[in-house]
Amino acid sequence: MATELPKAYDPKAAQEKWLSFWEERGYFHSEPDASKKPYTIVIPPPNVTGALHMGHALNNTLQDVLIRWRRMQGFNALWMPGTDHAGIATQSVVERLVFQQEKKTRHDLGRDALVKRIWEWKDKYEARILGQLRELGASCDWRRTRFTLDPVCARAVRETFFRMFRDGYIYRGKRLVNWDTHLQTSVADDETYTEETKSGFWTFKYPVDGMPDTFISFSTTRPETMLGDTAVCVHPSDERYKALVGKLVLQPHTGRKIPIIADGQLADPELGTGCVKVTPAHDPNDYACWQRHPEIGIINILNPDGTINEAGGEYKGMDRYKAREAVTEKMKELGLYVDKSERMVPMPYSDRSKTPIEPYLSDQWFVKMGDREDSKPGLAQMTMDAVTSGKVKFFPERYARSYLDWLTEKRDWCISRQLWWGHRIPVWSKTFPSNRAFEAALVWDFDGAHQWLDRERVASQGQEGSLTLHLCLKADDPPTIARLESLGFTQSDDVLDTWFSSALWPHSTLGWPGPALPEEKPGRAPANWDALRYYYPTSTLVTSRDIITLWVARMVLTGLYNVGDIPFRDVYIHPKILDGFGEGMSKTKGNGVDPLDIIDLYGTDAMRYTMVKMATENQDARMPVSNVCPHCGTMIPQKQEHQSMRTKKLTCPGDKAKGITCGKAFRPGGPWPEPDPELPTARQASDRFEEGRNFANKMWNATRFLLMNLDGYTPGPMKLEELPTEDRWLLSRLATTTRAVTAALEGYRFSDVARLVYDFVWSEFCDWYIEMSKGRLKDAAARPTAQRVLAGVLDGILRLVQPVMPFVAESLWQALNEAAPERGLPAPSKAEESAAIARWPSYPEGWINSEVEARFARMQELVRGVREIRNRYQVDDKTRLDVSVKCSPAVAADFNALAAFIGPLAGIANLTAGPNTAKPKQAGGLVKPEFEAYVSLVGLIDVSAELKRLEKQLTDKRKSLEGTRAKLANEKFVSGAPPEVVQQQRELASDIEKQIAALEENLKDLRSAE
RNA sequence: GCGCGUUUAGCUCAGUUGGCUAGAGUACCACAUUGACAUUGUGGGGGUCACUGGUUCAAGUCCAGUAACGCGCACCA
Repeated sequence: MATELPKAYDPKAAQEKWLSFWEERGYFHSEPDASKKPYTIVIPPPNVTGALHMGHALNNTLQDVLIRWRRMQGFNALWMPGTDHAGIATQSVVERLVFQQEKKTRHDLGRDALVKRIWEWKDKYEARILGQLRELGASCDWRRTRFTLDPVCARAVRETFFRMFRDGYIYRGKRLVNWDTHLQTSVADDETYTEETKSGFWTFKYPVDGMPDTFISFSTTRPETMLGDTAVCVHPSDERYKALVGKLVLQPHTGRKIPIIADGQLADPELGTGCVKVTPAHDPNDYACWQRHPEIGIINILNPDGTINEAGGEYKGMDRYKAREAVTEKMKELGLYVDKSERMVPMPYSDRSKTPIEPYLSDQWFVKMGDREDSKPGLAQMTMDAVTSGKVKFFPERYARSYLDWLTEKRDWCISRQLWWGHRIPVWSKTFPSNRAFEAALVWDFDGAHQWLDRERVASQGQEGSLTLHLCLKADDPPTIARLESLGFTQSDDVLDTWFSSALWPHSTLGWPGPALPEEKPGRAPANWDALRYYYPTSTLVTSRDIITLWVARMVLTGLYNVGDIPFRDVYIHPKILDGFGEGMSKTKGNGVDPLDIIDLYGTDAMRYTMVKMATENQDARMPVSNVCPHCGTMIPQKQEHQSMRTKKLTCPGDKAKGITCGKAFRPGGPWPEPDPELPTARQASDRFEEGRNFANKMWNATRFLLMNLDGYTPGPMKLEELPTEDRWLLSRLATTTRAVTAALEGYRFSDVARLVYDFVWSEFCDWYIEMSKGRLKDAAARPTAQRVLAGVLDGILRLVQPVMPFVAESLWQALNEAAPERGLPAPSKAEESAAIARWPSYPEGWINSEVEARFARMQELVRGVREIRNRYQVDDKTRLDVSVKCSPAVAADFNALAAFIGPLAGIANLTAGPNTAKPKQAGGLVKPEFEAYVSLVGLIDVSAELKRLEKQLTDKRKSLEGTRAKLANEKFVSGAPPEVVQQQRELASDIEKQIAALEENLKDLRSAE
């Protein structure tokens, strides 16, 4: 007896076993090799603090499918793994933790201590997320693992910043930023969310200067910003205010006199009073207005912590919300208060701290995106050209549009962040009180190869005329830094936007700017020119659509700018996974699903299969979830109120169908902060994964069947034309499937890959071929060929399946290697030692044989027809039926050749086929378009019930014939439609005619039997 | 408001350049059960292809419009 497999596939055992097997053999490590073509993917680096979520599972499964497939195709496949330091996300997590544990803020700890704490945190969580990726089966080259703060990356960041600074792309500017007063940092637009919040809506009036009893009124939701008003604004065409434009009004809190201006973009005469106050430093629209009317001035009234600064006069030091009340109170005292109402206003919040955002004017560093006066390229334009020229292709194509639309705006990129965790901005600055002092400083002798000077006028309030010298150092050179510091220069406290280092990811991780090597950890593969030259540009980027602008566009930008070439040729954008209610999964919503729960319950292969199946062209994938009762295992569908931890406790209703009455309580699955010792938490499941689990088991058992029937197996070559019909059919189907799968992978049609493989394995190989082989395996003459075909086709299946479900594929590959190490089609050869490195299959085009497929389909129709009758008349399996088929001699020959196999499949005792075959007396009918088959059912059926059924069928068929004939009688149709379509209709009509005739005969027979 | 998507069986989704009786998985119903597999097998029921109009011999598919949902971008004093 050959190798025995257990009855069911055990995913856990397989996962553990093959992960270490693959790694020990180093299959996933890649080195530059001029004799092979590279295929490279860089991972979208997950956040170090993150735990694996469904989005990662999808994203990384798809990358792994591509990498494993290309590796099998003989490419030198490199999948570069790594993690992102994710500035604000990570820092705020650690800050929060430190505060919880020690009640210390980051300012209590100090910069160095906090950064050290974050590094410790990072080491731990980086290991966790990378470990989880490994468990997914991700075939990354782990020896090349990078982190965006690694020396390799830091060097690239420094070099890029230096070059951009030198080339005049980086500049210092004032911008209104989203200010998080809690974290005291600016936040990107996409790091904020807007929530409808109940707010006061005040109306006040300002007295017009020099016009007693004349007032101009306006409304606001933020009265404290009146302290920073520098104008009031009306619409130029607004008749009510025309006379007032150009006059001054009194800002009562500060005593300043501010102008009434006309601006058609800011003021809307239809809204409110038609007049708005203008606070350029604290409102984005007002800021834009100030840019159009710079003469009105701009006054910042806030400190970084959200209190009022010295510009607020007597309100200085007050929290902004306290100031809101005080300012309002003052207006009441002065009789300038009109009224107040409540309304819901959209209020921006910081995603990290969950506190309201303040628009805040601050000094920031920017990358200039627009076109330039000199000969240097405009960065946005250059980045767009890469896509419009077709050098970078999007899959699906439509996403190129989001990319281009966003870049068209050419908005400058704010790259500074007021954080401590990240790449510190390599700029040292000093402010000089006068121009002369500044000029004097410029004559200092610095080595131009390592630094670059930039100068810029700073026009902050009260310091007009002062000048700041900014100096960028290409590398940290201690003597130079010491000298700068002794001269009073200080390094910027800010760090760079996380996306600045992620933008360099494809080339920094491969060794740009080479060739100098920073220190490497032992066991790490080097990043240098060799790697860069060989692997760059990478092949495919796999990511989600929400970072097309933030990340994809910027990688293209820096790739072109630094390396002079695009970072990747293809960008594949995958769908999003939504919850059962069509909403995106997020931590805040509490509707996420832990992939580890899924892996635990269904196995990694099952999860991967489902991820691949969900990756369709144009639709996000919904994933309804159930809670698995921790007591009895019953699945309870999750409702919306179970999410967001709104439901703290659920009672298991049990499962009536299975007779389980549980009634015990548990906590629904979700991102609970703490385990609850009293109440066990449910794991989450989704029946969408069952298909994958069942599929893995199906292949397991198909292999098991083969191994049980492999006694006496000998490898040997096969001649296609000598093989019986069912073999040729199977090989035709295998060749077709293999081609289709390869084409689907080439076009990033992942869902098709899963479907094609599934259908071939289950519906063709298992349902038909294996069933038919059972007879042949008992026949000494036919057995060797059947064994070879079974082994050869299974071999091909495992290769096709490997990229998607590597664990089960490897398990079965190894089992097959023991039993039949030499196998394959058309001629056997020694199989590779692992499915992970097996050659991707490709079969001769000549195997695809539509004639054989058609003949086989006819046979399947006969079998299905007989089964249908058997089911309808409740004929048990033990009763053998006699079937006679009236057909052409060729078809008859086919049926007779296959009779030995058809018999067992349909429970047929005698199958007779031929042109002159006599119809059995009193037969139940079965009609097929190309042949007439009669099943003898004498004594087996309820004749009167059957009569009724047939009569109804006859009526339906007559109607359908009428319709078809009408169509054929239509002159327009006959002349307008392609001939083959008309022919099809004719055939359909004659088929129906035949069917009607057969039905009539059946009825006659049955009536006589009655 | 602008742009992009989606709407097909109870649920989750396929459906190529218009062309045979619109498919799959799951759920449901019936039957089967020592033979690879109950994570199974066989068969069945279930669809006004969101709606309206148009083009065409022919529309789930193309065009126009409507509605609902989702996403992105702008805007909301």
